[in-house]
Amino acid sequence: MVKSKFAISVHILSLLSLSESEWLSSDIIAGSLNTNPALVRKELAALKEAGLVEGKEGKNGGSRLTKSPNNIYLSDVFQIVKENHIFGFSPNLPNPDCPVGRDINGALEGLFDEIDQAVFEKLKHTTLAQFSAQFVS
Amino acid sequence: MVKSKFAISVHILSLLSLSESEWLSSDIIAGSLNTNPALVRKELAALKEAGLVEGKEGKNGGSRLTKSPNNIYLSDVFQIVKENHIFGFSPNLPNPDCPVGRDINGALEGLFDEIDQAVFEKLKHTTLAQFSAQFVS
DNA sequence: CCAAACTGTAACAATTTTAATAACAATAAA
DNA sequence: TTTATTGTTATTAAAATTGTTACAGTTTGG
Repeated sequence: MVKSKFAISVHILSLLSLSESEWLSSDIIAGSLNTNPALVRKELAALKEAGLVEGKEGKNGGSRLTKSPNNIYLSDVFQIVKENHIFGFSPNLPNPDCPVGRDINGALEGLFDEIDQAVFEKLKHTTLAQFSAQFVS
Repeated sequence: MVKSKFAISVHILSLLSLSESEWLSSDIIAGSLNTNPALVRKELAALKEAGLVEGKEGKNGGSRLTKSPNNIYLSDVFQIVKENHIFGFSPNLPNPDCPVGRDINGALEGLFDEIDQAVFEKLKHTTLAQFSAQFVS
């Protein structure tokens, strides 16, 4: 996973969650994240592909949630931004003539699956609504 | 955390675990990892600082475990290689004039602590001895 | 005592990954 | 029919990671 994608996606979703059915432009979102609108649109593309967000083109267009933040779990976000295991393998192929080198990646694969699963379960306990409630004073 | 450090450290520790009180040179270890001895020594430095491994300089020197692999947990390794949260923050400082931007990093900090903790607990269930037992045929 | 085999460490180069920027066709609203 | 906006691609810039080289210091064995 690209480490900061989770943070960026949760930030975007929190804004959408609090804007209640209004179309938010990538420009406004980028202003809150202090980054570039094109980058925001790239992140939004993943959220749209996963069906959490819908977009509207043209003037006064933007993005909004497709469902209640009560029905969106942070584990959903994790699943969307997760491309690989949380932990990474060594960049080089280990030596196949060594008993450890031969099997280490297989052994790690199993362990990494369990770690990913533990994180998933943890995030399953929090909804987007619960998370974004922290931002209303 | 630098993603692959965990994998590399576990690989090194598995080799040390199986070599039973023999001094293993960084050259041998690098051969199994298929990487550079200096890089291995850098990883070893962290494991030594943490007290899991001891080094012997000079001819016929090398590294070995300071205690039984039955008393080393994968969570120990995690703690050593973990420099930051598993998940990262957005690279830019969010906009402090936005309710979400103002508090998002604080909110994520709490969440990220919980995630790290969940991974730690998971890894606490496995010893180095259990893990490296997979490599003896 | 000397040569050889190591560690430990620092500095630097190369590579890879990530983020930022720019550009533009397509679309919809006013 | 002008303006604001998405969606998308390409490109550049920046940052992070990994690899390499070098060498002083240490220990062993002849």
